[in-house]
Amino acid sequence: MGRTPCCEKAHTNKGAWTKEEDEKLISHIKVHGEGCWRSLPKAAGLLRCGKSCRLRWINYLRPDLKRGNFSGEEDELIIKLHSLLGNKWSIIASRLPGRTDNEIKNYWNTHIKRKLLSRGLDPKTHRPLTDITTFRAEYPKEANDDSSDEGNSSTLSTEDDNSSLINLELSISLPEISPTMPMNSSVEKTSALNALCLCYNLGFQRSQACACQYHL
DNA sequence: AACAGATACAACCGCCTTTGT
DNA sequence: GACAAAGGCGGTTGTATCTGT
Repeated sequence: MGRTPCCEKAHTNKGAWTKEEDEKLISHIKVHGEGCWRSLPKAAGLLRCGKSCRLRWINYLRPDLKRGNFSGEEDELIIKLHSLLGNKWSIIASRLPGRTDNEIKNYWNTHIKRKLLSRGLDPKTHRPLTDITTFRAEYPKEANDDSSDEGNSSTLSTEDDNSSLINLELSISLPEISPTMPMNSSVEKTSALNALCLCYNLGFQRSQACACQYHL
């Protein structure tokens, strides 16, 4: 026995949503609220999977969505948050009102990745792309786009590139502070918390992004 | 005008987490 | 505590549109 599927696949529509389906979903949620996604399609008269309805509502139909181009500030905020959080799109989205995780994820993959590469930064680590071997392996397309030395691969030869010999792996360890360690002042306490918890740094409340014990 | 390749983004899939019993 | 159901998330895919030749 496995888990039951979220819907009867044989009797559900897939693919792009029609205007009629959108209208049914919107009017149903306006009257009944979001409630139970599993039972919503039937109640709303939709031949869709509950998950599909949820996604359509959250990513496209919600009235508080901003839509339109991302501003420069939003760009920079996404980059900053991604450098701290990685691919935690939902947490990043929670810091950008009117934007969805899916929207940010798509925007990242289509725009920001390229923007960082053009700045010579690795979109995964946000560190300078000094190791051309890694760069070529991870981003073959972008690496080949460099037409300035087309047909002259010797200039970028990795044979004599000593950087590959350097271990760039970084390890992170907690500072020598224990939550039970006595703190003499509130300043000491705050700086210790800053060092210990990234979520605290970002201004999240306990349980919003993490459940560590360090939040005041 | 026609075609191919690139790009953007909506939607799906599968897995993990949370919640209720 | 164990289990199932539902929700939520991130990765990936499909397809419409744009751009260059």
